[in-house]
Amino acid sequence: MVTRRSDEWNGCPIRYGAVIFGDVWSLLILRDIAFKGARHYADFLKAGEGISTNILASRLTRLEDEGILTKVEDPENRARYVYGLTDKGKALVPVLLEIIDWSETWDPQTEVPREFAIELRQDRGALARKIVSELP
Amino acid sequence: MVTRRSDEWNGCPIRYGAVIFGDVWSLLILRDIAFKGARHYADFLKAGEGISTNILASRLTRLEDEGILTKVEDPENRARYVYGLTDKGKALVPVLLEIIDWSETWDPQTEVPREFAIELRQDRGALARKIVSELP
DNA sequence: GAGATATACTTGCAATTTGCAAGTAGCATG
DNA sequence: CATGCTACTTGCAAATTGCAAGTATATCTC
Repeated sequence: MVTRRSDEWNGCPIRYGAVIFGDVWSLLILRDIAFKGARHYADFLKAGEGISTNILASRLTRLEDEGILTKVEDPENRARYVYGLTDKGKALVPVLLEIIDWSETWDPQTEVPREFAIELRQDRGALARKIVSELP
Repeated sequence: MVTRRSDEWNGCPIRYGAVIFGDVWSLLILRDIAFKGARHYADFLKAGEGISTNILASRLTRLEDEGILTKVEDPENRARYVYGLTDKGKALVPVLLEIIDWSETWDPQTEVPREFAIELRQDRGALARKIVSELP
């Protein structure tokens, strides 16, 4: 496994990102929280991709440790926690949008809403800011 | 939150991208070929990250199968092959640039050259086109 | 206030994937 | 034609994942 402890590539920005969120489940968690309103543990579990609960727990912990996610007790129900994006996590929205743009172009099966794709290509900075501004 | 169709395997653009290049080694291979001039098998092996040869072979095959990489016999030396990016692969440069931008902002250890970061933030579309235009 | 339910995990274990080392097959070089 | 280069493949132990079941605390229901 690649870790950031390797002396030689401590400074590489692709590696830094890849180690933190460069795996399928982390990317889907970020998608769910950024675009699909996921806030609680069960939201991620039931997002439709079939993530196992132990894997979800490990990814949430890693993302929290890396400063991407926050986790606070839900004031409405102390049996659960509310997950949210930190500023560092919100700053990943442009990365996700770029992936969406690429997939929309190259995946014949893509289901990106037409209006979304148009808005994305017209001004992706504005769309990113709008999405972030609508997050809690 | 999760629509009827978007929770299937195929239509989600984040999932599409995540499954194809959403792992540490694939991202580093793309970095090496897009930014570091890697062209041959040995270039990737010796890129400094310590990828195992079996893992490298499996990733190269997957990226080729997904239409990201091309692999052709080297006319200069028929014992080896030349790897290159397809148009679909070249279209990932903006994704990589977005990851670089994010890491440059949030990783205190980052080693992105100052001039590169400035150029990136001034006009990332232009930088992406320039990088792609310099690829073989 | 007792029992059922909700919520966010943890644990155990089999199956898959990874990482390391060694081996192989075709081409090139002297 | 012997040696090395190049791109792999193979074997195996270790790590990670996926699945199922269990746990702990909080909340709801009667």
